[in-house]
Amino acid sequence: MHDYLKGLNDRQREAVLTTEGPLMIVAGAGSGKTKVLTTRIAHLMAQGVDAFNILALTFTNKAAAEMKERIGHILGNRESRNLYIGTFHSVFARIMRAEAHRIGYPNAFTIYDTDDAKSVVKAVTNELNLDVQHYKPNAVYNRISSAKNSLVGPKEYMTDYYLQQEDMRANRPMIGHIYDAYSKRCFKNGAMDFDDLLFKMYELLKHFPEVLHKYQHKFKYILIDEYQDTNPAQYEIIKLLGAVHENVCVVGDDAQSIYSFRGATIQNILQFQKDYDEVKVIKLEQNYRSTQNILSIANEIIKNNKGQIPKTLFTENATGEKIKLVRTMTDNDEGKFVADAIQEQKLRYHHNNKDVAILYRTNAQSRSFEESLRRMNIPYTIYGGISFYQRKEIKDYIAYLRIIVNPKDEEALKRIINYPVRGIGKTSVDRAILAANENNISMWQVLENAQMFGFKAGTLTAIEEFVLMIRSFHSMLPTKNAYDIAFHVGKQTAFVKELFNDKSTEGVQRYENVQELLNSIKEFTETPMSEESGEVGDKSLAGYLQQITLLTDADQKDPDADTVKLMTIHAAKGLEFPVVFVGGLEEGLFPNAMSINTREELEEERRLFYVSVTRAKGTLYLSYANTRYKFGNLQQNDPSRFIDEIPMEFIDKSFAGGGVKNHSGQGMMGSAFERMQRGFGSAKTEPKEKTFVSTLLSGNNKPKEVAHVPSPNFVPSDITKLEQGMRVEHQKFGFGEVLKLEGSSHNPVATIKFDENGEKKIMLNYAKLMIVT
DNA sequence: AGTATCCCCATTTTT
DNA sequence: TGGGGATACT
Repeated sequence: MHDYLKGLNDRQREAVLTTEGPLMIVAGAGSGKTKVLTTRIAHLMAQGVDAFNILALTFTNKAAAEMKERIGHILGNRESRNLYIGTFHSVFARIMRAEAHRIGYPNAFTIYDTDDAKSVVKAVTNELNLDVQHYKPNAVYNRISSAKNSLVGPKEYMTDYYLQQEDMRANRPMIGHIYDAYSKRCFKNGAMDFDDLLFKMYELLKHFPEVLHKYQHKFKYILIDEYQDTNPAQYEIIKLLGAVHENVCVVGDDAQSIYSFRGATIQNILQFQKDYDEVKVIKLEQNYRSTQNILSIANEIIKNNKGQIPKTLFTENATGEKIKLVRTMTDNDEGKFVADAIQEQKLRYHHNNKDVAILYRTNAQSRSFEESLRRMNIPYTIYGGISFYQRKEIKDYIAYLRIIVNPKDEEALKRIINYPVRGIGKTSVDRAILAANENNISMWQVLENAQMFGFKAGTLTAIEEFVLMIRSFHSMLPTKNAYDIAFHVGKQTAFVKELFNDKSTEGVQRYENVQELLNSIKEFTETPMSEESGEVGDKSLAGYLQQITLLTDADQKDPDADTVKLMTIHAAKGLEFPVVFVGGLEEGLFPNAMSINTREELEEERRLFYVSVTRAKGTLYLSYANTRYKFGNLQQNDPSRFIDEIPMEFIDKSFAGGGVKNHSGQGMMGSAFERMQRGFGSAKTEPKEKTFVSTLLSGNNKPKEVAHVPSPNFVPSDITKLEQGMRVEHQKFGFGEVLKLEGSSHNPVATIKFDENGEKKIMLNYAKLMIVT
């Protein structure tokens, strides 16, 4: 027997050894799913299957990287880097880079992130003369996104009775038209959004038999992780790819399906068994992660859902401690309590920061936890903030790189055409866009032929200079790698210099971010990559751009750093921690008020609760607050109904607040409850502190403007006569002295020190000043 | 062209 | 409450 099979239980081993034919592994939480997947791939390779013939699809880059690493470890060689392991999106993007021309896209197509996509939605909504207040880009985009995830194109959308009815009822009958215009615009821009990477992949396989044939035969073995979270588009693609060999192995857990709002459907599990003959189903029911108590609670919770795949998770682990249920007066108290408890876990049980996770339903809840952790000097990392690549300065820089690779990328072009200021203002940009739409050419083509479109002479010169600059960058593409080009762009354009000259704290930070970006590009070009299909590691700028859009902020954080991890429950899926806090177990928050209207929604919330509980290995705290600030006003919340689904016997009653099961909110001032109140701060002390902080931050430290009544004889002077050192009167700011004169002749700016209002920069074209002396 | 200000609006989000 | 976007003002 191979060494790698030794650490497996019977079921796991069976899953690994079943290499041929369709296989569905129902893997309960903590049942060693990743171990089975990685061992199975390693086994395939040990049996002589070529790594080039194996495709493994995951949902996160992290999961993909981990799998790759573990397989390499099992095999002890470098073969694993020839595997096609990655997220659905990154693998399809890679294939698209070779095939996109077939569906009319440039092979160096741009990938639009959600911000880009929404911006395009907004632009086309405006162009259709629809009100963006009514057709909210966010909502419209989400609707388009679900359509694509169900493989519904614009034409089908507009003729689909049910969808049209829905839109009519919402009084948004034009969404189909926006969708159509959006798709056309993306195509014109040579850009695909995240959903297109699936949608277009499907179209490619569907309409180009030779392409389908090629990949069907390439991928003899296909493995899908987190199968319960796949959407119809992903399902159909897998079905097409796997149709020849039918060696499709899917791994999932219906109890952990928490992404239906993104189009995922558990139907795929049922459909899988219908679409393939003789699907072998293996259930992994032994949990290796959690204590018996935690597992029992999880089982009790999920019991309340109807229609689960029957399975009973069990463990040979110790019984473990009971869980701790804590009620606090306010959300801030909850934060304090958690920070205190973490301190206790560290001191008394010698846990490290990284052993602890704080999980919550919504990102907004992180604030109270952050504040208390900071106050106690407990280092933490928040997951789910904006990604490095979403920062303005980074997006600006990347927009330059994007326009070099794909000049049709209008979103990128709009971003940088006048940044830094080069005299191509809003009016000119609008004119260019209009001309592009009217002539059905790209905005870039308009700029290239600017003399034909009636720009003013000055603008024309500016545009010509800009076009020349981008062209000169573009000419570097065939010979230079990503770093060389990026570095050159940074040197040649003034905006990096501008950032460098900004010595404010944020300015310095922005400059450092740009440096970091360049470093990461350098790292990209210097790290050897997989040599898939004989391709040499792609160090081109296009290759770089393709991968960064698909990175998330979780990919940029070091999971091993010794910090407490704060994240939403969604983000915590697949992770485990010795100590887990789940906060905000309140009606309206968890289950969330937006998701209690149907049984399906409520059951998904419950699965979310199931996921949070099963993240814990040994210690689990659940907390909820009586009152919590929401959008600035205080809200009363009842304890979550999910708390009632936990049998009393698993709850630590000796613990503060633990015995509280009377959730009426009244008549429960038992001793434990009082002790808790005293220990973790009560509503009495909190508002005081809050007031203090808010006065410190708001208004008072801002210099107040002192009103000035202009002199009766106030007459604006000729600003060209202004000189340094003159005393002047300003209509609003009063009297002051001119410290400095700068700016160009057509836009002069004066720095004036006002007696009452401090230093201000005044644009002389607009402000009215009277020279006093 | 840049900024200040006002007003509006808020689940979850692997990519 | 607070962040973003449109608008108004300089």
